[in-house]
Amino acid sequence: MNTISYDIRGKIMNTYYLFFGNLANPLKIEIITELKKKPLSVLELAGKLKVEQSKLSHALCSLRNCSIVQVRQEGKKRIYELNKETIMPILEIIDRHENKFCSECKAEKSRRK
Amino acid sequence: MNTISYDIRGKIMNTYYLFFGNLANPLKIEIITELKKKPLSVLELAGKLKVEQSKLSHALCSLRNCSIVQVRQEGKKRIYELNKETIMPILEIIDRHENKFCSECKAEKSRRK
DNA sequence: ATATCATATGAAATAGTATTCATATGTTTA
DNA sequence: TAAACATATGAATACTATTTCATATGATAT
Repeated sequence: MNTISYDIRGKIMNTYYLFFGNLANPLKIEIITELKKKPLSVLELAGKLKVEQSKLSHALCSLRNCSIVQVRQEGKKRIYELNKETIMPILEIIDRHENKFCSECKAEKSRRK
Repeated sequence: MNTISYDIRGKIMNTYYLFFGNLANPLKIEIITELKKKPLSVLELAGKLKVEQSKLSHALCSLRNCSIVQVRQEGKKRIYELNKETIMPILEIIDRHENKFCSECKAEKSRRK
């Protein structure tokens, strides 16, 4: 069930790996942070994050493939919305983890800035 | 707070990114799966997963840096233990996510290039 | 139907991360 | 303290994922 397996082309199939792998990217974290506030179109996101449109499209595509975001058409825009049900509790767990287990790392961080 | 920042050497500092990035690796998923059952030494893990020792040491080192595992010395062995408090609920959320949102993706995945 | 706006896609270039291998460090036992 | 065992580390290489850029597709308004 949670073992590593491979598809016919040798690609890894494990859900956890695909899920974490999808989120292990700074731009995607920024997208999620933005979409936590409210749903946005691609160009609206591009404006807020100051990144190129096609870069966003690629990132949104993989987030969509994992159902981390969903999209709806609105005129000629495509509005991306965060699947909060999954993401929010995970981010909260990570916040608690950081506070509980990484307090020194955080001190380390602020001392360095 | 949850924005992307960089340390003095240009390394990204965001917690979520570091956390997900650390887990976005098949070997680390296998390590976690093994350590869910019980704590193990490096060589015990190497035996179970059939991977080389130094490969494991590298992987365990980064898991330790994120407090996803902790280690204790026992004779000449170092016993690695999973920090279940953080990981277990996250994996459960991902399981639910997969069941609820990715029933089609599973088919999709195998079709992917 | 065409022009325009909005987004997606493919492929090559690039950046980021893991693996490998040789070797170093640490711990116990004889 | 030397030998054996267990693990860690650094650096080069191999891999994989992202970025970029040119272009394609889809939607709407005229």
